[in-house]
Amino acid sequence: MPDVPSAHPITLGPVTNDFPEGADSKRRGRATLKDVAHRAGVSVPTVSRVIAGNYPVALSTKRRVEKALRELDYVANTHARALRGHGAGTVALVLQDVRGEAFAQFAHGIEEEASRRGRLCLLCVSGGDPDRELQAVHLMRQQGAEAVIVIGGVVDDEAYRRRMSEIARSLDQAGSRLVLCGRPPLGEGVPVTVVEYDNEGGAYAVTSRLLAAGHRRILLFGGDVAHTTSAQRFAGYRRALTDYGVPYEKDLVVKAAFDRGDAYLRMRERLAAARDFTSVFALTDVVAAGALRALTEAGLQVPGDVSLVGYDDVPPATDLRPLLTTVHVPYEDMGRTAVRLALDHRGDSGRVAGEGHVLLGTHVVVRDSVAPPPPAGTA
Amino acid sequence: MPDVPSAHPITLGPVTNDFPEGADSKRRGRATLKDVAHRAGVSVPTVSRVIAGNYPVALSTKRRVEKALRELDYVANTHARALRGHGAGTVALVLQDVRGEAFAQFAHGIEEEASRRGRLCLLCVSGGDPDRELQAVHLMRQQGAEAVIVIGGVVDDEAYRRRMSEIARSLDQAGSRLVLCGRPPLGEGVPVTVVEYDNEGGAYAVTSRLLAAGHRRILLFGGDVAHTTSAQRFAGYRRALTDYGVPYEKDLVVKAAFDRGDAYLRMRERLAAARDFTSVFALTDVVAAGALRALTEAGLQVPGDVSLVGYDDVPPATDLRPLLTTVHVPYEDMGRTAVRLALDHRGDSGRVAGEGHVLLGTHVVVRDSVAPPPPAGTA
DNA sequence: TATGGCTTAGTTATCGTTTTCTATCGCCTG
DNA sequence: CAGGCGATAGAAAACGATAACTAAGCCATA
Repeated sequence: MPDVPSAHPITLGPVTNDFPEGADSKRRGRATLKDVAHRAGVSVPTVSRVIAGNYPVALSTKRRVEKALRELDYVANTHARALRGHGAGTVALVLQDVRGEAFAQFAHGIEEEASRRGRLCLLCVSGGDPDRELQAVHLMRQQGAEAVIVIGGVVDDEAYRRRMSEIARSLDQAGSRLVLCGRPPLGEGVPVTVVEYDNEGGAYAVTSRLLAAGHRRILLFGGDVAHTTSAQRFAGYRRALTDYGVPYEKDLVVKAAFDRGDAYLRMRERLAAARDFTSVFALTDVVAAGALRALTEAGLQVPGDVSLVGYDDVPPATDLRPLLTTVHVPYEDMGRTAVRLALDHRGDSGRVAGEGHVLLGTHVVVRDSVAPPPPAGTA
Repeated sequence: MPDVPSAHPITLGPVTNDFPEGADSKRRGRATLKDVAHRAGVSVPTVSRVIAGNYPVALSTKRRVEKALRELDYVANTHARALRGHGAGTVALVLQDVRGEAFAQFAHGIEEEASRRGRLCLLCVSGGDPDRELQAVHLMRQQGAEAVIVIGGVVDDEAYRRRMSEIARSLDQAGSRLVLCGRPPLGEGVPVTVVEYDNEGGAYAVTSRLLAAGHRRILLFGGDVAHTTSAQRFAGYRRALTDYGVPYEKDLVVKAAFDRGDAYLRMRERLAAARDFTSVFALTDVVAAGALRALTEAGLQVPGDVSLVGYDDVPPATDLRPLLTTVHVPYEDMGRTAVRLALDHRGDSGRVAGEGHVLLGTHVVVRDSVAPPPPAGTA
């Protein structure tokens, strides 16, 4: 019987055995290839082949299988698939906090590029804790992620480098790839892809802009130099100072967490202590928002009395009045680039650090928060 | 030889065969249990038992295995594990856009609760496209996610309900759970968990506040009533109007996308057409930000000339001047709740819609953007 | 009419892990 | 001293899917 149209699910003589696991409408768990094969009266690989479409199957058989597939609402099991060959097709993503605008942009870029390439995204939040970050990467490794992308700065000590390098090698050996995004490389010979932005350059550029406007006392506000992101911005600030022949003053550096609340508080404290600056370089836009509030509440005009610049160029920066002059960072681009590099180069383990090292440009976005310092010295 | 301390990786007579796949330092791919077992001179299950720790293993054996584990940098294969029993321990997350503050808060709550329970998060972005959303859910189903959480409103038509209901049933049958977050249920008998917030109530409350301040011409600004989130807020607005005996006017409803740019443009258009309102109910804080900019640029004082309220109470709302009166929505809580409900109730398929339906409260956050309408009628 | 090739399907092995199920040893108890 | 039990370890099966073989028809060609 080569081509029975099968009005009923085909029934082959006494071999029928149509209810091996009961009326299968009440099956617990999802239908497997076996269930489908059984219902269609074919073998398991045949069903697999109908699905994959990479092998000739008679039209009548194909139709029968497709019917069974539909009736049983078959859904493939990714794990079994991943086990048998090609990885799981996932890209992992480790960041501090999804709620940060910059991180969200990163994540968006990554997700976009990943899904464009048919990959799924695994998300892990570290809360900025290095241990949790390492743990997260370990989890991702278990998942067989094709790439593990770690986003954002870090407190860069010896222990971190050692452990992350180990992980990089382990990932590399497993055919996966560690990508550091917005974070410096780990050193020679460590198999890592690095996607950075010109952080120091951006900081240099905004600081220069303040200096060019005539400011000499620029408060560096926010962050903590132990953190790579802050450190690089700090470096740009210092270099600009040097180039303008302005001496660096330790008292003009004020720490603050990267959130509105803490920034507001710290700026208020600083203002209470001394008003000995004519401008503020806030290390992020969010910090700038908090600072702006404190400045305004203290009766200072921005930019009339005090100029203010930020960093990141996140959308809410356009809510501030005056509109904030800031540094644009191509976060989404970086995310996309990270995925692209990781997926394209994956596997050719001949690579070492340096080959997969990209540096994206930043630029100052000039808006309304910078003016020349007030004539006398409002301090 | 019961207890050899094994200075060297144990060597058993002629059976040694220590290099079956070459000097294994150069193995491609990750080390498997087999590799470890081989190196430790034990069987595969023994290694598995050492790792799981759920079966007695002689101390000397255990030590030997642990050494091999370390030396080979063994990492378990989640897929194999997931295949052989318990699921993969993942929770899936489908949302429109990570960059939205509200979504990000959702995601944060979900990630937090999920990782607290030892689950990993799968992230999918739909871009607000129903087809991509369905497709995403399908992918998650393949992954065997323990819960699939879909976040945010939707254009609620017949096709959507039918297809989502199917998916809900399919997920349920597979021992998983569909959770609708910030989105209405699908109807009787559909196995879905729903976590909503009192959207209509919040809208009623803010609108009432404007009415109580004396406003009679309130512009409902942003969104599109086809979308459930907008529709509910619109309903609250109308109910408040009714309760205050204020007639509803179609001309006071203006559509706008949920982003600053479009909101700014639409408000500018509306102001150019007619200034026939004394207050604005922006459907989200971001829309309020765009509206505020247009209002200010048009020379209107907020709240002196026009009062403004928002919805969502996201952090950047505190950047606006005046500080925005808005409605607080417990997004993070909702995320946590979604995970909790899905994971706790999972499996007892006796449930139907209704049991897993939670409604979280909202409340107005009073700040500085509402005042009585100007005496004459600045319109 | 034999031979070979094409088409189609089924068999078998495999991925890495966990879970039975067996088997061996030593020792205790009656 | 035999029966049995606790401790330990290996062997075998299973999870679901796929790829590599193998086999059975059938047609065409020599």
